Amino acid sequence: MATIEDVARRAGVATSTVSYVISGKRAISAATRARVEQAIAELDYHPHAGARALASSRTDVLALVVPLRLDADTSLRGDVDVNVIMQFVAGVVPRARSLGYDVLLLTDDDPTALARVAGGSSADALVVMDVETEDARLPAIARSRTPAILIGMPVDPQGFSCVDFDFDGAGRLAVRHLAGLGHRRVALIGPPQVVLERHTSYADRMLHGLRAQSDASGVDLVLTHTSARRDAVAAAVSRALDGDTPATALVVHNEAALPTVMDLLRERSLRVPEDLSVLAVCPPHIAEQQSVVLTSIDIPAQQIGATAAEMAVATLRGELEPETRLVRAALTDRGSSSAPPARATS
Amino acid sequence: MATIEDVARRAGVATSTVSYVISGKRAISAATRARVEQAIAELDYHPHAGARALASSRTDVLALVVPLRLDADTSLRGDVDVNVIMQFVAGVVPRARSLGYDVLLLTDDDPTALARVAGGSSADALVVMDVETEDARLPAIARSRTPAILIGMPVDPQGFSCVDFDFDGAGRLAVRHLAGLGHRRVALIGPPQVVLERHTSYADRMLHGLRAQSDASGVDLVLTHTSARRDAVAAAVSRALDGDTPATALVVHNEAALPTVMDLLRERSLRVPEDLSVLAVCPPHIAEQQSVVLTSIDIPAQQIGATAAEMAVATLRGELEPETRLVRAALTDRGSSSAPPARATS
DNA sequence: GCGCTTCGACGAAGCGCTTCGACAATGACC
DNA sequence: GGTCATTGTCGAAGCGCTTCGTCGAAGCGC
Repeated sequence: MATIEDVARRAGVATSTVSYVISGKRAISAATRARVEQAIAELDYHPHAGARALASSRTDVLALVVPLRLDADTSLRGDVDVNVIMQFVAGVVPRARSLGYDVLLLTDDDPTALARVAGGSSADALVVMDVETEDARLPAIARSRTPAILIGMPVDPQGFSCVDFDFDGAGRLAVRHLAGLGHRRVALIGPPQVVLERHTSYADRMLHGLRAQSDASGVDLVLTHTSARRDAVAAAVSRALDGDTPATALVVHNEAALPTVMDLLRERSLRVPEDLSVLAVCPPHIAEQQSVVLTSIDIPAQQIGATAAEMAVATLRGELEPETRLVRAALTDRGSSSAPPARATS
Repeated sequence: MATIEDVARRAGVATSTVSYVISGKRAISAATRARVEQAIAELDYHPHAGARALASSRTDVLALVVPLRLDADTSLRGDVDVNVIMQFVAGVVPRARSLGYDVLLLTDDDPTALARVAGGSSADALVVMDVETEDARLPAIARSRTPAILIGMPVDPQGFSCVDFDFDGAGRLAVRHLAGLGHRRVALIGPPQVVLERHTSYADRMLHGLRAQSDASGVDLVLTHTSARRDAVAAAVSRALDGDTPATALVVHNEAALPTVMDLLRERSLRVPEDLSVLAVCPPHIAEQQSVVLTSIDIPAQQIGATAAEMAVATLRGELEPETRLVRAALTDRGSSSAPPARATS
């Protein structure tokens, strides 16, 4: 591999000049710059990342910590959807690239990784996915003095910037949308209890939004939680629909259970949206793939990822004070919600 | 951050001694080792990755190139399932870690990435996903003289090792399984035409396996290909089931279309497996999430990933000559296949 | 034409680590 | 008791780059 010295020799300049041509940190005459650039091209020169990191104490690398804990049966953990993770990664990587950073992928099942990467200056900053309300990793990260962006909303962000989905806004939006169509009784088919326990924050915020808007709009709210198991889903659906005053709209915030919900509705001969409105909170491709294409509120994972990458770089550039950003909820109407059936409007 | 010199001073030894304690490349007395290790612990010392890379010309990093080309509408490309990519990543990362390597994540939508990483010695080896039959990236990789493991089977591997799923074996296994149950007419609901064009190799190999075993077992084969669009899926299903001699079993090698296939079967009031056997080629969680839990042949993406990581490291250690490994197909019986209905057995 | 600033390029000192050769100290052997 | 390996440690030379201080040359005003 060609070194900066080869380039300098070929261009007839000092190595420092080559360095300045590349970094643009000092003025270089047009003629010299041209010669150097030509030499770089001719030699197909690429600066040695390690040497650069050593000399400049910057790596131009972002470390991304994703939840990849594997279950015994080799399938991924159920409560964090892999699609969402991937969307998220797909948001971080290209944005980081466009800002001049590569991405080092770490999994949170490796407790040594953070220390190694932060302590060993393998990355300039961390982006940590899936940060829990009380996250055990934060103190160690804080100690490493490495800038970090957290995805999620810990109780104590310890001075880090955070990005997250505006679950509160999503809850409000869902109810506002349905109330606007005339619904007066809405049921939530929520995420399983495990998720609730690990992510108090996001489930809480969603509930808070749902409740607040329900109160404001005069809507009755039925709350259910379920795993993806058919019997559990059936029980939740039953709670929603089999009471004296059945819900006229379902808000499904549980991707895994979604196909089963749709299945059960068909078994009950309920047409969507004529007999029952359904609103999903999930990625768009999931909403589109159901037996009835669903109106949904997206979790804009990709945008959150991109935002996190941006914030990380801004922080490194000293352009950003720690702050928390919530990415807004947006509803895509795909026709699975409409006015409630006449007999239920009363 | 503490440096190796701080450690050396504290332990009362030379920096080289510290280095040898860490690398184990020379004999060190137990007493000295203990002192050094204590100093390392006390100072929470982590070697500087860049300095190490510079001095040793090794980074202990694997670069992983994943297909993340984004569609205009921000959803991921349809023909490579994100779940499979993620499974794959989930195979590579932990295995790489356990072998002492971190993973740098590159996307194949960034044409400069490979040159930058390979040329700039940011990684010791590449693992390239989704390599096509005629892959335009290979010459550049070969030129960079960076060891690489390819996922896929290019016509000309250019001296690189390859790993891939044994699609031929999967095809044979599918037909053998169904033929063993008594089926004499089997239909394939295959991947969309686009995929076929990009991945001649894998579709071909699957077809080859299906055909070979069909011939051997005396089974009639109906081949269809479809996108996930409902009308297209309906057409494919119709081709399979509406002829004079309808197929008694479906092999579905098209995850996106799977829910729709199941839906159509229900519309036709076909019970699975009593009236029709269904065998899916897809990740297990997909098979389990259908309206009828499906017998399936897994694409063991995670295992392929782990294998790729292993091969990469083995190659770096000089323990592996270029070779192609096929990861075997395995069938998980979940009860969606059985003997064909009596009237069709004749 | 003199001193002044400004511009562009240079040289050298590290950044923190690995690795090689050198070399005491120790023990084995005759 | 002298020779010869062996073992354990040290010192120093880089690895390829950035960056700071320096300095000649050119341009300016007077």
